[in-house]
Amino acid sequence: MIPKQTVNMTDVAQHSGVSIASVSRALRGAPGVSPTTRDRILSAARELSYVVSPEASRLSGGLTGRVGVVVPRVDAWFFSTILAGIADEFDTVGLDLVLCTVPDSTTRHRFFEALPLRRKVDAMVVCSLPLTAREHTRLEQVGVPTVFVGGHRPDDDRSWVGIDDELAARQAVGHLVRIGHRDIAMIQAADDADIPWATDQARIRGFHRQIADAGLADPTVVTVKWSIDGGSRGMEMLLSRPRLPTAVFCHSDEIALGALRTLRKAGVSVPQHVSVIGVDDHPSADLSDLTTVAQPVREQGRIAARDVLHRLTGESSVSGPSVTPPWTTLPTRLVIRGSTAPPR
Amino acid sequence: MIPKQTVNMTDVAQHSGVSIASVSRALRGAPGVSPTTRDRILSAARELSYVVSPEASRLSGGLTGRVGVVVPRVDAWFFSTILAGIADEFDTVGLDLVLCTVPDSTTRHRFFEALPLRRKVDAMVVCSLPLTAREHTRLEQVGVPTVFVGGHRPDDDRSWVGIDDELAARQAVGHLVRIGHRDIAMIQAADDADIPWATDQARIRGFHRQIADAGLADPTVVTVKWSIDGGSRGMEMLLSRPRLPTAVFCHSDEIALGALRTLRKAGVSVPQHVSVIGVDDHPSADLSDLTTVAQPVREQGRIAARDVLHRLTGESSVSGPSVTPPWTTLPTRLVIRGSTAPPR
DNA sequence: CTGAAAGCGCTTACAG
DNA sequence: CTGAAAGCGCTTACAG
Repeated sequence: MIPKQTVNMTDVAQHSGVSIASVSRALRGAPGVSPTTRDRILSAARELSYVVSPEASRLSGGLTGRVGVVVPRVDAWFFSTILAGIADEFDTVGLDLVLCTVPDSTTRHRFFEALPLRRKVDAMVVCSLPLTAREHTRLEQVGVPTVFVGGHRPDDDRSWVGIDDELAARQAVGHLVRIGHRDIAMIQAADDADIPWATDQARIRGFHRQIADAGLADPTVVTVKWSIDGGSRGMEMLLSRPRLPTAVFCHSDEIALGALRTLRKAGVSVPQHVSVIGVDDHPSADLSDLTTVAQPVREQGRIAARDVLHRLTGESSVSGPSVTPPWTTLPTRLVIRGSTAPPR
Repeated sequence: MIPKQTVNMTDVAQHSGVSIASVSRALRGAPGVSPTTRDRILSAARELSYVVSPEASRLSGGLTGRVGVVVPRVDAWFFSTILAGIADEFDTVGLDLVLCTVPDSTTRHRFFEALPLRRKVDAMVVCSLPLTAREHTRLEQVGVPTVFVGGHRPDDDRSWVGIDDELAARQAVGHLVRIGHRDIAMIQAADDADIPWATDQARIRGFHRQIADAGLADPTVVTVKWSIDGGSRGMEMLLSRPRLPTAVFCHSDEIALGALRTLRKAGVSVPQHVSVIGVDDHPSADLSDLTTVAQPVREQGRIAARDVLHRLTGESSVSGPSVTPPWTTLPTRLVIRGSTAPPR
């Protein structure tokens, strides 16, 4: 019942009395095999539990059946959820997901210079990373279709899926303004290495624009490192100032959760003394009763994966840019919970 | 400066004026190459940004440089943190991580019957999954070393790293007993398909044993699905009973967080009316001021990865079982926060 | 230490 | 429709 360790195409060919060329054609559904022969081959393959060797297939011009996914890190809700979305789609078609994490600038540099994915994957998905021109060039040298998720949207016809981060920030700040706040601060988050991530820039831009649109001036902004602890620190900075703003817009929910922790420890009640709002709709936002602007994360992963499949199996690329840019911008949505209320 | 699309071993050989055999040896660090020649080859390879074709390497008997990691899902803190730990180690040695998610029994069945990792990886890491004898057999047929993380510890000489889940439960319940609780309930979590996961069984066993050791009898246990919502539901079930216990031991922090949410909505104060304790030290536990028993998760991933490296590069397997079983049991640690207090 | 050659398991023109 | 054969890019005995 259990097949021997190594069944190859030759075995299948012998069992069905044809050449391996025909087996190869039949198994891939290629034309040039009579229905009878095809059936015979297919059942022989099934009987032997035959699995094509991806190595050999790839080596002779076929595909690897693997897609590289590049993320800054896995142990963060956003990225693991994107990954889950990608995995959802890949599982159904049998594509293998090769995970690449590039947590810091050293790793990132090494990654782009060594191009470890080269010849190893049929396509790539790159999440959120801010890329230099050089890095983009290197990426192109991998020579496979690439889909981007979040972060900076390419200007050319490369695929991208994400949200409008500036709009998300505006939605959050707009809500604070609408319920009466006039003194709104922001806790902004930044990369350790001061690399300008598109998301960060868009969110603070949205903050300033919405503040300006509301006729407010000179808002306080404190900048901290990404992470819950960064958020805590940010709120400590705000608390150390002469006057606490009536509302705080946080770069993201993780920042906001850290901010809430500091407030709880300091005995400042939310939303009575200060309103707090984030962005993302992290699972903990619900637990902490945090008002936020939700973005569909898993769906971004799914769409990116489908885009990859499309590029892999879809129509061959015609020269010239496509009629519509291959960008998908998913909607964000204000989720009002208990951490925001009109100022007293 | 920028290398052409396809640099192969022949190119490197030409650039360094040797045969591809020597290149192959030099690049793999195999013996039989003079230091001078090796250096020349290495710098030529670097200059050309050469990357070995894993396909060709594997096809001719070498390794793929890939390790399969099997997890139930990625979008859960525990598994994404394990993954991060594995990635930490793999990154430093250039191993590729092929991610396989088997969220439900259908996927799991398909995974073990199709053995999609076969001929694709040099080793495997399997996280937490409860495996049937059949599944273990199938896993062996992949024919590569396999390391297990969490869940059931194999009885033979296969590698395993994890914690003592029964002890963790005992630590949690022991704390409740120590501060004076006599009426302790448990919210237990279970698989959708009622598959007995080793972790779940060990935790409830630890609960019952610790309760018995304390001379208490007949504790209330409610069983819910894994997830924060399951935890909420579990606490609703406890609240609907005639009398609320003075303390609740939750299968894990996610269950506990859901339970806390229900209590907050119901207006039951913690720890004044009821104490709550979990297991894991999920990042949100700190945010929610939840007492818990911490386990080192990322470290489990790191150890599993190092174990894989060891099996891949280390001493060849001598016949017969090794002297000490290749098991690593990491310590767990009680973390007291604000969700537990003596009963009133 | 070094190289020529066989072979890994496929795919794909190229002939029949 | 079918098969013989070349070739993908490596590794590994086997000779020098």
